[in-house]
Amino acid sequence: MPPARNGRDRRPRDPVRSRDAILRAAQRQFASHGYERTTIRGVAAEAEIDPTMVIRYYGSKEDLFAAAVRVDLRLPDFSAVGRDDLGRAMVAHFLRRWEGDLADDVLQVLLRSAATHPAAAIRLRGLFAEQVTAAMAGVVPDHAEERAALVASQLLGLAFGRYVLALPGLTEPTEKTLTARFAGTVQRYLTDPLPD
Amino acid sequence: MPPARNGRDRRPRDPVRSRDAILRAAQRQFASHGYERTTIRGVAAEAEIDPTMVIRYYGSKEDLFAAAVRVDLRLPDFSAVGRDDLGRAMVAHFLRRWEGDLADDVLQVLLRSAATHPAAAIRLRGLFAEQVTAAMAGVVPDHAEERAALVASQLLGLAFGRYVLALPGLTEPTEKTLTARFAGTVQRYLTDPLPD
DNA sequence: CCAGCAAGTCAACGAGCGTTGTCTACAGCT
DNA sequence: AGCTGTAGACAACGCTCGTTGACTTGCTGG
Repeated sequence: MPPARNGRDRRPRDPVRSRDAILRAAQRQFASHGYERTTIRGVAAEAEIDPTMVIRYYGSKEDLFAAAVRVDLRLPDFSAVGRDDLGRAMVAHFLRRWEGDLADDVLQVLLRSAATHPAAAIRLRGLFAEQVTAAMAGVVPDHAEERAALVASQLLGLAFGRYVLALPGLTEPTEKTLTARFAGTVQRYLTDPLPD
Repeated sequence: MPPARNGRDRRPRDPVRSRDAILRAAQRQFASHGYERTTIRGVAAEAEIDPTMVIRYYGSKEDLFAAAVRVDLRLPDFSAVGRDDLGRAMVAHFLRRWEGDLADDVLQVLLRSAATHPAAAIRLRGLFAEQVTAAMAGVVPDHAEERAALVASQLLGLAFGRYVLALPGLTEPTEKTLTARFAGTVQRYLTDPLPD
């Protein structure tokens, strides 16, 4: 709790703290409620600031969303990984990024709102095109783009089932078990011949 | 179209038609906009009816949503399928149900709104528990529930990537190609030993 | 033929939303 | 000290939403 304010005096000036608090609150709320159910007023309340300041700093709700949704998957350089360990390495990184030491709210923001907010869907598509496909271009034998789509579909489904829907069969297993179960699939998508 | 007008440009009374038109319009709008961005007024406009009639017939927006989201996956009896063809059969049914002759808007409604609307998420969880897991109970060697979760994660990801996000790598392939690419994964989730 | 009830219409409510304009008070500068 | 730009506060606008209640219209059973 910040020092209590009585009626007449104001919060000490700290624009940096304010700007940061707004963004963090926005990420939390967008992550748990999605775009539409998140309100400027709600974000402002969580950041303990006046709603008008949110607009002042970020222009509009749409702009705030855009700022809250700047995602870096922080994909490592997979070219250092042995070809047979790619699947395991990718699943392990996925879990680190979602619930391990690289976790933050931003992935949830994007996944949750992509279902209903067109701008979020566009950004999520761009993220796959620029980060996922790019990360695979160097380490995969051929058809990198098609393989990236297959991997994306499996990990997207895992994320949606575990972190959004909370399907019991996907929330109960430990990270270790999940890695073991999905590494094989991802590995095959990456290095097996592609049927058509 | 109703059978030619009886008087002026006045719509003849037809409560059955109205009730049905409302539900169909609601499913279309929930499917493409999600719960929050769908408005009673918008549904009423598409159904060419007064907004108050929507409430009259369905009670509230929440109740209308509940009515619009009654999903039957129409899963066939997989016990007739040879054990080695289960994966292919399930992917094929999945595609028929999403974009083939068994398609409708309701799956999109549920998937799109589950990300932000708690009631939709609950219903979607129930659907997996009651229909998917149940359908597998008889035809799969062991650990039916865990296997069902693995299959669900892959197909959920495919649905989200192809029908919601429209990732190019998942929208471009034909149904035939998709079946070939995912059947193997599903098959392994169903019948291979489960690593842990 | 008419009473009664259901179908459909209309206007409006109260609440919540994003956003704007205006004012106050403080920090940094000269 | 005085000036100036800006962080912050407050009230309110304009809009859209779900929903309500009172009204009109037309079908149907007796």
